[in-house]
Amino acid sequence: MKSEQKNITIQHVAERAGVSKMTVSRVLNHDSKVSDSTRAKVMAAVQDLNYRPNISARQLAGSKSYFIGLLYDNPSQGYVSQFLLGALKRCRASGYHLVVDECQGELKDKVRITRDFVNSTRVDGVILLPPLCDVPEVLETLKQSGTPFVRIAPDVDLEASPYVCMDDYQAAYEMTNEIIEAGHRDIGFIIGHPNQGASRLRYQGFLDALRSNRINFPPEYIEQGYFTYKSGLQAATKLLGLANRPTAIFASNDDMAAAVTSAAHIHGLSVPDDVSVVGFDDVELASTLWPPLTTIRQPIAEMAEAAIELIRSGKLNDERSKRRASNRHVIDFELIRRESLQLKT
Amino acid sequence: MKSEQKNITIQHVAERAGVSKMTVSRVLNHDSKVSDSTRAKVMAAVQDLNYRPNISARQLAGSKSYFIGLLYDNPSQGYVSQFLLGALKRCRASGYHLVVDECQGELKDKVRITRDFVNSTRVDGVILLPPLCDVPEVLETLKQSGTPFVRIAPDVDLEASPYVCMDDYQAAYEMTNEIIEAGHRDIGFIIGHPNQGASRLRYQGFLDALRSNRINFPPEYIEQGYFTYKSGLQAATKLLGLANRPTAIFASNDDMAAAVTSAAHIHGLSVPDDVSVVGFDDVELASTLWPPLTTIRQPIAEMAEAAIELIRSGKLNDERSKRRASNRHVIDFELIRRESLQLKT
DNA sequence: CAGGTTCATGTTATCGATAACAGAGAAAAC
DNA sequence: GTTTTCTCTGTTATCGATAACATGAACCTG
Repeated sequence: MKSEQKNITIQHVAERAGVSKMTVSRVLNHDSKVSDSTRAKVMAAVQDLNYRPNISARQLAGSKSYFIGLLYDNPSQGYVSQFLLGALKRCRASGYHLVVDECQGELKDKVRITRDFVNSTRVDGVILLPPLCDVPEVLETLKQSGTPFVRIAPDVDLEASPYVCMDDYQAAYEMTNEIIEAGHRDIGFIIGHPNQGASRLRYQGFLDALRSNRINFPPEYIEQGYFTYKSGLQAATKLLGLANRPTAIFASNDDMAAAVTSAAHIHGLSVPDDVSVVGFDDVELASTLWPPLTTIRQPIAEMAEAAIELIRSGKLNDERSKRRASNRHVIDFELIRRESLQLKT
Repeated sequence: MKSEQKNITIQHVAERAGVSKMTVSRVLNHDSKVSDSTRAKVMAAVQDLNYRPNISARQLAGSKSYFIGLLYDNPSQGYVSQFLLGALKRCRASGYHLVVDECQGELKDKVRITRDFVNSTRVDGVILLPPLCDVPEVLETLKQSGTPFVRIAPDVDLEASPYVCMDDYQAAYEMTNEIIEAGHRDIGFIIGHPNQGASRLRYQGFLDALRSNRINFPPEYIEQGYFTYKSGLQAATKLLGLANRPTAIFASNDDMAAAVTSAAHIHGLSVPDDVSVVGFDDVELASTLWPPLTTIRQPIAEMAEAAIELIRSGKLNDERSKRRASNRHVIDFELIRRESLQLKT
């Protein structure tokens, strides 16, 4: 019904190469020792027939499914896209495919969706994006199912599974140094959402950079935000309304930094001439706005690649290497220099 | 290795219900006539054992794979996320799963990735997002493979497959009317990328709305853009620099509308007090910026649902219903009223 | 009431791969 | 020179479901 040409199976390849199906299977799996000459014959036959193994048959017969699951609830829109970019690149290179699902809703919905997902797809492993990766019940469900999983930038319960992340503390530290090196001494800071660990780390990095440069600052230079544009607008309005207003403002994410830029316009201030602004994350908005934001690029695609590689390598199944290796895999960030931060004249 | 508990198969369900495997299979597939009493027994057994059919076995034995493919090259970041939202919702409701891949690169890479994708995943159908859905070679590859496919907002070769879209012309027409009803008579327009059909349709909708309201306008009110922020900035600078500058500007997408807002600030003009701005698409940016943009919401999630439904229903396989039904499925847009458009005083 | 229909269910073969074991031949060991 | 070992390849059973066909009971129908 579905396909015009008959599917080419491992049997056809075997006949053409003049060997048994099993030998073909071995070649395809880079498996044990096959002589170079037969390997060449088989590869030639595979090429000639343009053979692709049937994933379902593989999955049914073997232990691997060649599918990796990606689960998320509600990260920002760009996050998923960028993650897919890196993940798919690595999947394609290794014959895997990505099955995606989304766990919105109540806690019990998340658990149910997660359980049904692993039960019905039988993926080799699951990747959890934030903030889903911090829901203990979901982690527990996955553990019970026996499916290995990797978390991206988790916040809590770091022992629960391997995870991939970036160093928020160090990034904030370096960004603060960058601002200081541009000549600024009066630097405002907008903290992120108090429930997210990244907020603490970024704040701490900022504080420590100031301290190590022996810069003191009045308490009114610190404002609490919630990672939203709106909260950034309120915080920025306070900061820019100060008699001794800061000459640079470091917002804990780009949305709030964009809000700072808008607030500056409303106050009749120019960015970056009157006030410098920097953000964090390097979302699409950061390079779209004028002036484009100096910010920290989160290596989302690279984290994705690392996560795929962890699952693919099978290290998560193996108790021995599980204990040997560290759970933590840190990927380098990048400080992106754009026009929103300027040398203080 | 992977799973602690032995997998429960259709055999276990059959034994527990005291029937044959085949009967269980029939119940699961809402298939032919099974007596209500046995159906109840089977369903009870399924519940008790928390049984989920093994997708690979189903796929291998049967004609359906319960996987649907999603292919794209480079739509905007938000597009993919929003599409996934709708698609996954519908998939979950019907026991399907979504396998995602991305076709970046040269033409021959796109073709190769597409071919490998359908060969190795054996999905029941493929959804193509723009602009990938307008690559004739990819369409040809899919046709040859015999895999049914649906396109989202295609631009060319509309006979090639069923597709889901919105009415760009009508949306632009209504938006223009909205501007006129707000009292504006001097309306600037920024055209989108000349290679994309949506640009023509939106432009034509704008023109026809003006004509039907008997409004004339000087040629310098029309500027060519390319759907990018940068091109919007240039176009807006020209429009706002005119001696008889328009009191409202309709940009063919939100990125360019955002640029118009920035350009207005640079010219010392306030939005919407001095100049109204409207966009198209309702991307994330549109509600993040200040003032938030009046725009047209593209029903991306709804188009996704419709596309899944087309594949799931199997209408694409069946030659008879293929000929009977129209290829075109239009989903309603929505005009989103926000602060960037104001009554002309 | 014999013979055909229909309905509900069971039986057997099959999808396309891998696992586990078996075996043949060459190289190494005694 | 025989046994052992190792390398390579083939055979058979199996994964968990559905397709296609077979069967037996109930139900008409003339």
